[in-house]
Amino acid sequence: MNDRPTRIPQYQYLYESLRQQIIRGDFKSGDLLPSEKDLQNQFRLTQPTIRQALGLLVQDGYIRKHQGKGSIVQPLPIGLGVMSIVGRLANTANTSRAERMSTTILTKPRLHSFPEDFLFTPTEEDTKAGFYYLERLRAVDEEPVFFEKVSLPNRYLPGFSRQRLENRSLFDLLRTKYGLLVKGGEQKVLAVAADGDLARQLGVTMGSPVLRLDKRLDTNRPDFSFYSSLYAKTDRYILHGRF
Amino acid sequence: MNDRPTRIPQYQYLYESLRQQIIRGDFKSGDLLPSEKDLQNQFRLTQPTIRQALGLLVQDGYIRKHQGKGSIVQPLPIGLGVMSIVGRLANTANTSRAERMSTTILTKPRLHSFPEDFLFTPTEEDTKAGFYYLERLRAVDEEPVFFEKVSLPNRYLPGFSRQRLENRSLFDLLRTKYGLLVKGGEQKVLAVAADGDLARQLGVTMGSPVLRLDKRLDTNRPDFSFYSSLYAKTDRYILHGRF
DNA sequence: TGCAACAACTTATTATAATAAGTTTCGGAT
DNA sequence: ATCCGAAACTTATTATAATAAGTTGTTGCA
Repeated sequence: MNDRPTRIPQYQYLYESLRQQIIRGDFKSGDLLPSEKDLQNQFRLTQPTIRQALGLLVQDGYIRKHQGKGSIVQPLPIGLGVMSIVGRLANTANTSRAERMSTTILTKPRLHSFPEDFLFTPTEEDTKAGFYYLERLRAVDEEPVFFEKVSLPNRYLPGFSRQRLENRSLFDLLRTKYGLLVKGGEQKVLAVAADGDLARQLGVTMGSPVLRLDKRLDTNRPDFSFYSSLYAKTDRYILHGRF
Repeated sequence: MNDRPTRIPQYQYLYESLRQQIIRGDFKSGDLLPSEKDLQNQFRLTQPTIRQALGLLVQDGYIRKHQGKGSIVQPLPIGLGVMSIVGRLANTANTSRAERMSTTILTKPRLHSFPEDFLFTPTEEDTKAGFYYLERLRAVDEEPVFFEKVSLPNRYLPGFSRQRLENRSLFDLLRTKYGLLVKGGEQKVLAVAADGDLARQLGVTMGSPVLRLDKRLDTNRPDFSFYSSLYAKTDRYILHGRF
């Protein structure tokens, strides 16, 4: 019996709530989350609902569950998302926070047709409406690591080109401003040789191997998906994910 | 009230059952799976149990669910697993079956210490027990695509070195012979330049970009994880996954 | 002191039920 | 013939309940 709009499911609300508490540091790495029974009492929800939210946290790598023991908070990787960066060598000393990562917008969001070399094909409706296109360069400790091209369909996004994206997760913006939650998607991974432009952006020599990760990201709105093409320099930082 | 051992959960049994029917072709791409209500009656299970099994099928990319419509069977990618190969260009005409893919064992399973250049670190217990180590080369249409190194802890695997792995999924062997189900894991992805040995195995020139995917695969037995290091030539086939 | 059994916790699995919401179909009114 | 709307389907979400099984800590006995 909350006065929140009933449109967002309880388990998503709980997921976000716990997720924020982990990110803010209320729960630190190694902590035990409140038991499912405690969460039931605290949020007035039942066990399956609690479990669905905790299942999402497991899937995204925030916690790890152990039968008879509890839900253990995992260390936060640098950069939060489906795949994130992690230091290549030392698996230890990973307590570093996301503050070391900075984002630079190379091209402000502008309307554009769908890029030709993407590995996914958008729907006809999206193609007709056109896309917001932007390029971002992400760096860890001033060293460029990611070069990303993003295409978002020109629908449901009023005033998007006026949004500031510096040092802010695109996911968070879509969630907080437009109520769009990424619920899944499809990805294709390959290794390519850096061409001149890419080599300059990432600061590598031409022809050196670069990771390319293309994604289609599906949201809670069935007819809204957007696309990302990511180029990663993986000599010091590599892509990391759970499944 | 089945006479099956109650140790494997109903939702896993149902998942496997439906999965096999999809792989065998009983359900083809584009088909609608029986409705949740039909499955309830057929398997004498309740909706949440059905939904849990269908959720796994969605996660693994076998089906796609649409509210008010049903569960639609997706085209089978070549190679089944957490990440699979898919043709690089044509998204169409993907009705090809797994028969085009062949597997060659380069080194038979033998006991070995844990490889040094792996990106994961095994537990102390596993290190002491030693590992089965094997190398596989996977090809599509006679063209080598994957070169994979696998390390399995020398525990719970009696007679493993006598098993035949040609043209058979390692996952299937572990599941059917040893009751081990892969339930999740962790992966690290990077792009590397092919050295002499790798270039020869995959048939590429030295220094050309190759995808490297290291995985730790966790099973239903909490103390049993194994490790895979995969090198992929991604000029014609690329790695594909859902999330 | 050391250990085994037990109690009290935890998560895991499954069942049953009710309501909400999206999709398709079909019939009637225009 | 076309359009609109209700009915009949579908999946989505949440609630409640019971039992199983793993973990931890404690208690009491040897």
